[in-house]
Amino acid sequence: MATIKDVAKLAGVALSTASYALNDNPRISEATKQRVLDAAKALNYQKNGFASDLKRTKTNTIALILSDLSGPYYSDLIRGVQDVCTSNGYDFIACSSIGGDQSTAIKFLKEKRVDGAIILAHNISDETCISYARKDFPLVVLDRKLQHDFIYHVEVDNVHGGYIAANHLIEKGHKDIAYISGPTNSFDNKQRFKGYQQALREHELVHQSKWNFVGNFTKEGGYRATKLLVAQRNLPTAIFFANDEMAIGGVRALQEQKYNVPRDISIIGFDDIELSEYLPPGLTTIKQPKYEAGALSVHLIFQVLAGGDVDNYYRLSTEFIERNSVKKLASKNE
Amino acid sequence: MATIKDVAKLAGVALSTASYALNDNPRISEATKQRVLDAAKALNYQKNGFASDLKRTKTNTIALILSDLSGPYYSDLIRGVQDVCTSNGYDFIACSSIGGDQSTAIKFLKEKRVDGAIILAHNISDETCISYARKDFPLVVLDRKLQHDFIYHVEVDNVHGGYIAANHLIEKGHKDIAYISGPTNSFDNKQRFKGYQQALREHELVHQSKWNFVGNFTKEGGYRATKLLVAQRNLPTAIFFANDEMAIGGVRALQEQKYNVPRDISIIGFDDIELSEYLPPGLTTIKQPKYEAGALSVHLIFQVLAGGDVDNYYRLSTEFIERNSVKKLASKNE
DNA sequence: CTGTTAGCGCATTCAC
DNA sequence: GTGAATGCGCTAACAG
Repeated sequence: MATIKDVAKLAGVALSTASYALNDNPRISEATKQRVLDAAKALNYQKNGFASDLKRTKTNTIALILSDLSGPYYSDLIRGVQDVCTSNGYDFIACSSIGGDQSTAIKFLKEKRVDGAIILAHNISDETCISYARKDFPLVVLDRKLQHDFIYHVEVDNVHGGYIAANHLIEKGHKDIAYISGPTNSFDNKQRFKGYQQALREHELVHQSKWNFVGNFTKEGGYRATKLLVAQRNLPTAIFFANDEMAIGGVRALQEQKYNVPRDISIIGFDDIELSEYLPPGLTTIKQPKYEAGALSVHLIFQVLAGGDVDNYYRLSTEFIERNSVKKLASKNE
Repeated sequence: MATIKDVAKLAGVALSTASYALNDNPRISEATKQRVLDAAKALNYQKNGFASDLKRTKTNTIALILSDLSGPYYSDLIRGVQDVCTSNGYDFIACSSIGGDQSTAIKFLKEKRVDGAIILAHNISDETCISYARKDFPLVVLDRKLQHDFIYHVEVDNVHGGYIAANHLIEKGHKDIAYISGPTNSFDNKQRFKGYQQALREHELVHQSKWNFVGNFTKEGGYRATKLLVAQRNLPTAIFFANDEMAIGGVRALQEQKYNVPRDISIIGFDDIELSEYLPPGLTTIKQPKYEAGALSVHLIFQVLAGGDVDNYYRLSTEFIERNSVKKLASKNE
């Protein structure tokens, strides 16, 4: 592997001249620059990124840390992050936090291999986040609330989203509404549940614990939870799945028992993943501004890096997406 | 940010002693090692990854380069790569190649910021791959065929997969089989189509071009292609979607026209993405060994890096997954 | 405009 | 065991 030294030698210039030429510094004449470039090409020279980063003590890249790189949910988030990074000339990498505090993701955090990071990974502890955030290393968290000067929060209004969802069901005449929840320790899940309860309370409905199952935010979990729900007979008229993935599993369970959605039972989801539109009969859901969340997060990092004074806390609003999975109940016996 | 120098000073030892202690070199006594470790903790010392990599001229990380980080298809592949990396003490990052040859992914390749890479990204040119592969920088490609000593190939047997799919349909009595294709320049798509044609030929069936639509491997594309197919009346009895994502869109299009799968029309997909099981009525499909492909890829990289002599070419076989989207045609008028 | 030089932070000889 | 010294490849100040 050729180094800049070789290039300089071949071009017959000083090492620094080669460096300047390669970095497009105006102090170098066109002629010599060209000579250096030619030499570089001839030697198939590629700069060593580490050496360069080491010297400049900045990496020009942002990391997005996800607990699982492959969830459908992340698609838009990634795009948002990526777009803003790219348009600011920054690079972007995604790291999985599988392995928790031992993972590659953490290595990147603690060894400062990136200039800033966005975290949406339940298996990374709060302490870890707190211990690595610094002035020149801002962190944006999407899934928790932390007290730290250089940790920034971007969250979507999950409480309100949960409220809208439950409220919609109620307005359609539903009174018996089950809640299939995400992991009980999930911040997002708690918020959605809070909104759900609030809507119920406002309509003087009570949440029955027999209609509360944990589905862990996965298809499989949603499937199992729904099966349990069905098994205990005495079905509710509607189910609120705390995310769309669980709703997908739920629809399958329902279908296996020959229940038709929405004829026999109404369902509503949360997230509006790409697939919800395609899930028969079209899943009514609450849309999260995922792209915006990603874009805003990077934006904040850049501002902090640029020395700007930025707020630590942002909340994005959700949007109601009506499709065909909720039926209006005819008789509202009030 | 504390450096190793600070740690040495606080511990009252030489810089090298601190380095040895931190790296667990046996020449250091337990006592001094402990002192160094304490100092490091006290200063919240974290080594600078770049400096370390620079010195050791290896990064201990493997990159997976994907054209889109978020497809459902990639989930298993990522797990495969990740598992093998982790169990070999390597780190792993995923890069998107959005931006093609200007992307972050390419930066990592050319600046040698990783020790090896796995590529599944149609928007990276063959030339790029060829120009960066070297003995100490092996590349594994999953989506093309290249002639280079240090480029390794892992492919799944798409031809056979296509053959199995079409054959299954034929055995169930279908003779009029549409093919919804991926991007026409896709290597995988071509292979699948070849298998499909082969099965048809063996049964003396002819592929009718009016039943061939391009769906570009996306849900949306599958939806549109299927709509076109339906619009031209005179429906085939079965559709072979060149991947599951398109089948998802297809089911939606069919459903909108009140066609029931499989009662009115049979469909079969390709890939066996996680969702296929959940897509009513359960999508019959061809499973790709994605996890295995990822695992094998990393494995190869490690072998090359270790100086082993490895073959350049591997082919993994596909598996037929029967669910409920194909109906047996009663009358086989032969 | 060009060349010399001093590190970036760390790992690693090689004497002691 | 320890510590001084060297250099990984590059950038950027500084002096010419």
